Amino acid sequence: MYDLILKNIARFIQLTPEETDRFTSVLKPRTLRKRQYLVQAGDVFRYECFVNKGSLRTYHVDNNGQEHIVMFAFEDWWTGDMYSFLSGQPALYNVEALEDVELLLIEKSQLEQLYIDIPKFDRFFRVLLQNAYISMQRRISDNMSLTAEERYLDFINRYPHFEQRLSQKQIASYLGITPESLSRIRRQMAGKN
Amino acid sequence: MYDLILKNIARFIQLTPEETDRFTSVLKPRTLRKRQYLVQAGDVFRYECFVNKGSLRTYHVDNNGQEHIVMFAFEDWWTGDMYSFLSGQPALYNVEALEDVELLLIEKSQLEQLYIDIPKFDRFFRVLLQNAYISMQRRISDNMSLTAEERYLDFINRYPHFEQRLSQKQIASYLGITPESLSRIRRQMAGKN
DNA sequence: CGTCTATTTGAATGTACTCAAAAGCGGTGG
DNA sequence: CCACCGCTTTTGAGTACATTCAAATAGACG
Repeated sequence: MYDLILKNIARFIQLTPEETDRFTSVLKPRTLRKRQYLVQAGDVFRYECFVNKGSLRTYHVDNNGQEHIVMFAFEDWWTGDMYSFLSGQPALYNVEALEDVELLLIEKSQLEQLYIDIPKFDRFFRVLLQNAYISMQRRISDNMSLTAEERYLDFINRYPHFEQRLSQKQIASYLGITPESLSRIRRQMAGKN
Repeated sequence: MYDLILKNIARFIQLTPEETDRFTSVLKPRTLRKRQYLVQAGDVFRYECFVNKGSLRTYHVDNNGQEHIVMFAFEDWWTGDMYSFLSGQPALYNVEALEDVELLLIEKSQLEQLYIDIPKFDRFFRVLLQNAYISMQRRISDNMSLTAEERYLDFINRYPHFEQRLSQKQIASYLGITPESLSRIRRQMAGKN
């Protein structure tokens, strides 16, 4: 049950056996069925979540009722609502299971105590966030620099295995276009081959 | 010279006088004149940079030669090229002074030693990055959810003091639109009052 | 099987873009 | 100090890419 998360952490820090026990003791397993919500915008959500199995989407609903996917989370990724976690304010985003999901949750006050007891976890999350920062910066510049078709090509090249597990509607929403537009882009691309 | 950066750090961690000395000893002051580059895409850049005075823009040049501003940095903000800093690979972005600038730089190997000697700095940058994460997520969803006019309104409401220091061309580039479009949006808005 | 959702396709629309040119503004050097 | 040069901003005309709305088809799930 803890294999994947311990490997995830071992990428950046080494834990002693005692520290490993201490860490796993704060993890709360949780499962969600497809289409269940981990977070609904407006709720306070005080957990950081590691995805052990399955996939989720984090999305925002705009003033016109349109949904926009801000991020996906698959096995071996972390998710949640950072704003609500940090501020204690209502969450900005919805996080919904796209498949049946197994999660490991860390509650805020327990994570804060963990940071105090084992400062290596400050380091771990620092490094994790540095990598997230790079990805998000890239997402921002890609959204400004690339056409819809280029963004789609980039997506399927970078995440070929995930693409298969997502509907076109979800991918379109992540790319910032309508499902109709993505369908047309795919038709065009098929014609080119 | 170190007042602003020490206050910046004191937002999240407390340093002893010795730790403060240790920290300031790794800071390298650097000044740039308006239009000088801190980083050029393609260079390796191994510094994290605190802006003591002035402003900079981080931008990306796309395949058509168009520039897109990924972030601004003003007094009391941090900047650099996280990708190059972390990976040692050539920088993805250009960072250019928009005004005369005073910076405090921390070299990578010195920061790594600082993390080891004073783990509180792991914590400091973790918290800093959490806040950056929230901002960037918001930027991504705003870019997908809002019209150009709404993004402009949001920008001038959130950064009214910075707006005055930026040309419309820079703001347009940050908002992901052309200067012509921003000019038209402003004309429209003026008509509404 | 039947229902609900996703995908495709078409037609009309719209928002922002490109290209072009004029006007405005700021900085620099004579 | 003024004149000039270059860059920014404005404005117009035409265009392109993606959208909306609508409807048909395909596919998934109970």
